[in-house]
Amino acid sequence: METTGRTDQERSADRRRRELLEAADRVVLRDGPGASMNAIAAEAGITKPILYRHFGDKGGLYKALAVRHTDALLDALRAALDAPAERRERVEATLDTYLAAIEANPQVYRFLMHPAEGTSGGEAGFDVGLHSAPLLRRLGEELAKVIEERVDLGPESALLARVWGHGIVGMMHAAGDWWLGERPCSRAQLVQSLADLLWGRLAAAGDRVGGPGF
Amino acid sequence: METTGRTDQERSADRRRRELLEAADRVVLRDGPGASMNAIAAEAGITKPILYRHFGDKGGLYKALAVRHTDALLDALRAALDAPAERRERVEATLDTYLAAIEANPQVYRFLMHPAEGTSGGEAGFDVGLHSAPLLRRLGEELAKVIEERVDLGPESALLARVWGHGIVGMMHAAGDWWLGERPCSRAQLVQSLADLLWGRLAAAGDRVGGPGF
DNA sequence: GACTCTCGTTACCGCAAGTAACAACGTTCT
DNA sequence: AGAACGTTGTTACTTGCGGTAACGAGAGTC
Repeated sequence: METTGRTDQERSADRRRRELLEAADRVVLRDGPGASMNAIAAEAGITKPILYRHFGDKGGLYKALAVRHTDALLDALRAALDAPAERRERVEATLDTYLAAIEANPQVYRFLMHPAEGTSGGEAGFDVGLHSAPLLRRLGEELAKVIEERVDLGPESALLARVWGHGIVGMMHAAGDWWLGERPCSRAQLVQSLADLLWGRLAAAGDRVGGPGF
Repeated sequence: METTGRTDQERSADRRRRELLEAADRVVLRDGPGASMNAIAAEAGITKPILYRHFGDKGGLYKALAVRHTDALLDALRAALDAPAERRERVEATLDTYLAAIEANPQVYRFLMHPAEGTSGGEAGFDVGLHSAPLLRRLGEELAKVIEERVDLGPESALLARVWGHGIVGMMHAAGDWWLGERPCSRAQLVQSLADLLWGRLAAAGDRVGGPGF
């Protein structure tokens, strides 16, 4: 079996691809997601058409970058999720892992979540991509106000209300987005499920047979 | 006092602005957020520079559009939030209002939340803006798997686990995003607050004095 | 009648995505 | 050896969009 022939090419192609991705990573993390293909090519020491041969179009390149980082984050989260501990501990470990990741590398996070913002320079380049944030932020703050006004949360109520406000809005948003795409159930059912979650059913539910549950 | 002089102009300018916004709305909802300024101008029956005189740049126009829709949605939500009822009922009403809104007008929703996707045509135009969704979706599905494996949720567990998976991920995401921007507390504190929320503290907390709480 | 101010136009610049056509080099087949 | 070929790279181009400058035409004002 001719192991070398095609394999060599594939290996070299893969290596090249990895090199290009790393260069792209550097540029994107430095210049923000608005980085031009020319800039990325220059950083990699080559010219545009090669990038296009490897990744098809700019979307392909960005997708490849996103997959890389997403995979890395997912691995870390799976580890936290699979650690041997009680449910609450796991939940906290997972939350902490996620938050630590975005805290440790905000650049990567911003690229994955808020593309088209421009990392350096003023807020000059508006462009699309940051309209969602304002809406969710406004909703979160609004809800925080209502919570703090109406629910007795003891000390630190101001902070807690804001955390919850943004958290609940995020929950609603993500679940709604997923639901809108897949339509896995009726609206009423979704509302019930989410309200149940908020009502502590996660804390109250028993473990499945065979070890500590999530 | 010369009431008419300047007021007339302002009124006509405002009316023009509203007309332009409505035209832009039509185009954006039809062609997706990738709609060009030329197309919007054409729909409004005029040419580009006028748009620029009114909105500064494309970001300004989009911002104006976003604010319009955001305000409308916020009003509806405030109404649900302020209705006289018990806390759980309010929560459900608010969730339902939000979901009904995005269900009734997915185009608007997609514009606000997932700009740069292209509404019609295949998934050809990748462009930036939809990298976040894959990550959050993957996280949500992953979490759903773990939940269903490990937590006993009774009947409909598959559906419930997915709703919760996406919901919890969304909560984590939104809270993390807000926290990363404002740094209102330590990471540990945020983790605690979110875990508390998930652990049913919202259900358990007492009302504040003076009426039914959120 | 000249002045100016707003609304509108055409024609342009710059820049980035994406592509076509071509040049050099190692492989392989005859 | 030498010809055909695929890979790797280039330069130079097209297309399209955001944004702007410069100009034109009415309507009110001194």
